[in-house]
Formats: sequence, C-alpha cells, structure tokens
Amino acid sequence: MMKQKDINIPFCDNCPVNKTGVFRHLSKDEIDIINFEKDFRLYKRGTVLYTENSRISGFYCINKGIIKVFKTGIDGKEQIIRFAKPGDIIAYRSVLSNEPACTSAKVIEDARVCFIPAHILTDFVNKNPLFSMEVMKLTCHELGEANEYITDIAQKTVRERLAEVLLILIDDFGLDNDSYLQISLTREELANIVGTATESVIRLLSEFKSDNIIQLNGRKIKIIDQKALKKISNVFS
Amino acid sequence: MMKQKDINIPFCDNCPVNKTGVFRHLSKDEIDIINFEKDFRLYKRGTVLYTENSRISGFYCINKGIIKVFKTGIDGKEQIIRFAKPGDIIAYRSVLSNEPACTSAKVIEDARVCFIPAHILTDFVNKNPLFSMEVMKLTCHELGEANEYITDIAQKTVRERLAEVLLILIDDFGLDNDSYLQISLTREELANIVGTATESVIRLLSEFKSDNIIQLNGRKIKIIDQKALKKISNVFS
DNA sequence: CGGTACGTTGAGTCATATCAACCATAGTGG
DNA sequence: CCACTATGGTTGATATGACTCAACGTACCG
Repeated sequence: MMKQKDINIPFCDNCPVNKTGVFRHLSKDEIDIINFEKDFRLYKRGTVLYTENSRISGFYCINKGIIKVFKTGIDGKEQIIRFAKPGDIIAYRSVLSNEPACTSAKVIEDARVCFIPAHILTDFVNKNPLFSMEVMKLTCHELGEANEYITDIAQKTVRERLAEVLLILIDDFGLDNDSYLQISLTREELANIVGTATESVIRLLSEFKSDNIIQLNGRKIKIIDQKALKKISNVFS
Repeated sequence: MMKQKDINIPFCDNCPVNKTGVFRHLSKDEIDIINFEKDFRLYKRGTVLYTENSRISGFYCINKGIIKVFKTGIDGKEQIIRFAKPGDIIAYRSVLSNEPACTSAKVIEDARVCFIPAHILTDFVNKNPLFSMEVMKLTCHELGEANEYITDIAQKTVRERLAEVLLILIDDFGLDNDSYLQISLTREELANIVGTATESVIRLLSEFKSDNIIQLNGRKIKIIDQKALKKISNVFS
C-alpha cells in the first residue's frame, strides 16, 4: 500500500472514473478487487498499448491522457475509430467477445492507465447484473455511434465531415478559456479521423481559417464560429 | 396452442434459431416464456418494422426472410448497415441501451418474424449470465464489424467496396446450384450498402460483367470468378 | 393503356487524391 | 557548432474517380 502512494498509483475507490463510468454499480468489495489486481502504467506519447490481431489478457482504464484507437487499412494508413480519455475503457470488446483485438491503440497525450486482467471483467459481468447491464449499454452506445459514423463517411463530403469532426472534438475534449481545442492532433491524425488525405485537411482547415471559422497556431486550433461549423457539417442539433 | 398450429406459428422450442443463435443458453422454462409472450408476424417485402428515432417496446427475431437495417442520411438517402436473416435478432440494441432506435428496418424478402417484449430481454440478461454473455458477444461482434466497415468506406474505392460487398453477400446468403447469389437487391440497395450512387453501381457491375467476373440477369447476379472479386476488393483471406 | 418503379447510358463537372517541391523545426551525432 | 536526418506542414499542378443531371428503355401492374 505504501508503494502505491509512493509512485502515485491512483486508488480505485476514490478514482473519479467510478462515479460516472461503467464501474459505477460495483460494490466496495469489487472495487477493492480491481484495485488489488490492476496494474498501473505510465505511457508517453507515441507508445502503442496493443495492436490489431493480438490477443489481449485484459483491458485498459484511462486515468489521464488521451489514447487513439484505430484500424490499419490499405498501405498501413490508419483509420481512427475513436479516442479514449479519462474514465473510458478500451480493449474490453476483445476480452468479452474472446476475439483478437480488431484495433490498435496508441498514446496521443501522455497517459496514466490501469491494466485490469480479463477475468475480472468476465467475472463481474457474470456475477453483477447491474454492471453487466452497464457494459452492455456502453457497447450498444458505441455501436450506435459506429453506425452514425458509417452513414456520415458514406454520404457526406470531406468538407462536411471535417466540420463535424471538429464539433465532435469540441464536445469530447472541450475548449480552454481562449477557445482553443483541448486536444492536439497532427494534420495526418485529423485526416485519419475524417478519412481523407493529409493535404485535403490542410487545405480545408485554411479555408475555414479564411472564412473566419477557426484560427490556426501550429497544432492548436481556435474555434471562432461554432455555428458555421454546424451549418457546414449538416448537423442540426 | 391449437391456434398456434393453425396459422403455423413456429414453436420456440424447436425453432432452429435456438440451437445456434443468441438463445442457445436459455433453459426450457425460459424458452417457454418467450414462446408464450412472443407475437408472431408475417411481413411482405417493403414493410417497415420500425423507424429511426422511435421507441421500441421489444425486439425482433427473424424466422424466415430478409430484413435490411439502415440509417437515413442526407436527402433521405438510405445507408444500409446490415441485413438480418433467419436466426438474427434486431432492435435489441435500442432495448438494451434504452435509447430510441438509431436505425430503421424494412423487409427485403417476405419474412416471418417474432416480436418479443423488451422486458424479456432485460430480465434474462439480468438473471442468466450465460445468456447475458451471449448477447454481449453478439454486440461486440457487431461492433467489430462496424469498425471494419468504417475503415473500408473511408479508405477503399467504390470499385473495391462493391467487390467486397458481393463477397460478403456470398458469405451471408450463399449461392444456389447455378452460382446465383441467394439474395436479390435493387441496384439502389446495392448502392446504399456500398455507399455510392446507383449509377456507379450499374456501371461497375457491367464492368465486372465484361471482365467475366459476374453475369447479370435482371436482379439475379451470377458469380463466375470469386477469386477476381477478392483480388479487386483487396481482401486476402 | 397510362403509370410507376427500376435500370441503363452518356456527357459534363467537381471534389478529392496524388505527386512533387519546398519550408520549418527539432533532435542527433561527429 | 554544424551538417544531417526525420517529421510534420504547406502549396501548387495535375489527374481522375465518382457524382449529378438528363434522357430513355424496360417491365410490371391495376
């Protein structure tokens, strides 16, 4: 226990993740089990957590930082499927369906991550219906988002999608006091979310800039006109 | 009970669906409950089972026929997400996540369908861990497929995707003795899977035809050279 | 017989990908 | 300290895949 304190391992029972996330219906005892069995890890930007087609012996719970989850397509081009941020869990799909990972995961922003052995997830799912239902809801929610994504990519133009991606990023990571987007991505990464070429993202971003919708400082993107983005993206919500 | 026999309602306990599908771990008693509570329905081609954004009071189990599950995008253009065939269940996502449906469902080929009230699904998930795990696996599997789909649409050309869709249809619905694809779709429906314009599908199909990869008899598609399709689609499996 | 839905083909356009050159920055090693 | 290299960003020129629009053919149906 001292050791945990020494290197600043987060204790599960006061981890903010518990209050809101998928773990919210676990008992004190169950949380303690996770706390005991989990393996805490620090990852620098660029580190790969796991790769496609590999078998994984557990799942990851993000305490801090940002992870990108992606598939590798033609010519090794990455397609970013989603981001994981504090409170999110990743690789659970592979554990539950007992299949090899269908995605890879890489650190975007230095991260603190807990690795939790697979048997805990399956045990709890079997023994705790409330938890099970929570995991199910999470999966179903992700499935719904994936379906949305499919429709968008299939039907919208790159321009529309880029605007939409910016809106999603604003939603997920927020803006700081100066309206700067709180996640920093390379142009290539942006392209790999939108599903387009790096050059196209660059061109469209500078178009948005000349239209006074955003401002650009290197990788930092300042959002000026969110309404305009909504209009471009064809999202009316 | 006589009534069931009269109009040919399938009994759940000898429904082939039980052996392989998500229901395989239900007890005799549980199956009986479904059999008692389910509502059997016949649907003609074109019938809509449910639509996007509606609340659904249960889920559907397909006994016969084919259903298309789709989202409605820009200008009402459909994006087909998947097909449901005998043994598949649909709308369970909406029930489990307690969200409105994120898709619509329409009959492609005259269907026999059982409608099962929502509470049965949630009850069984809560009480029967094996069933719960089975549902979870199903969801996770669909999620994996959705991710695959996203990557394909984002990175492949229409030509590649059309070839891949044909392969998937062969996999899912099989070929008859004359190598004809066992599902009949309009050109527009094909386009709505691939995520392209109807005209593009038509042009590419006749290209495949002149390359002796397929033959066309109206909506019937005869598969001549599956290897060529694999090559075109960039799938090496 | 007209109507409706589906299929086909052609022509023109445009968005986006590709290819290539170039700049900026930062880290590396001699 | 200076090449050296790698990585990321930008811009321009060019090519082309795919969409749109439009016309027309076909088949089935009441």
